[in-house]
Amino acid sequence: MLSNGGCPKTMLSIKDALEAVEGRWKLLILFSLSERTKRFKEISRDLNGITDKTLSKELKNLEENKLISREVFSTFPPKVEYTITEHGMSLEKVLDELHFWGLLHRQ
Amino acid sequence: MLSNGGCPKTMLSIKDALEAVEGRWKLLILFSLSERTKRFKEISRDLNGITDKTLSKELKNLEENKLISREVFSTFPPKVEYTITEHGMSLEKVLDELHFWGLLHRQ
DNA sequence: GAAAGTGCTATCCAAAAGGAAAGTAATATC
DNA sequence: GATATTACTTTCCTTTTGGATAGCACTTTC
Repeated sequence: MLSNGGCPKTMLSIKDALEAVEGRWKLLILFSLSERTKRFKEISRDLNGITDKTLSKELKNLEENKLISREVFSTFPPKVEYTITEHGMSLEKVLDELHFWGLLHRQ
Repeated sequence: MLSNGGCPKTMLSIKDALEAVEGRWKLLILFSLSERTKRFKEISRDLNGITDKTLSKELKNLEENKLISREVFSTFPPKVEYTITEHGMSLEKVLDELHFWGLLHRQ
């Protein structure tokens, strides 16, 4: 049984969480960054299929929500590193559960 | 540390899971149904803000993915009951984690 | 001196999502 | 006989999403 099934307050919490994480890329980006700090192109390669434009937008959004941080190095070619924050890491269990469920669901 | 951070296979599992659950309504519908079997209008009231059209489409999609089941009673006014399946219930932990994280995230 | 590499941004366009509002069918209620 | 109820579907229209492509800035490599 789900805890608090249908409870309006719990519903709001879930709604909040979903907003910070919605779309098919954000959680995957966080998952990629959970391995280690990465650069733009590395993430792009990990995700396989995302366009530069979309990745750029998603990263901005994640940064605004403090789920990742961004560090710019003034070199050429440009170098920008993205790191998952503690707050981002706190989504660990959501990702884990999603992973397990994804394995199950395929069958 | 997230389990298997960045691992491509895990990434695919998560991608699969996300597809079955994407959009801002599906998880909330499942959460509502986790309380008990409900009729169309009951779910609609629980979700607060969803239109009939969207709810109808989401329910169809959830049924196709075997996350809920649908029972029609040939009465008037029409009565249709939706029940979460075991497979749907297996998302319990995802919802729970999302709930806890949602509470945390608001601050 | 052409090409490759990096992290974007901008433009254009197609597809999808989603809201608002009305319609339907049969019964029961006032 | 008008009205309400239920679970949709349909139409119309706006917003959002996202793909494809090109460009830029500067250095290094061939």
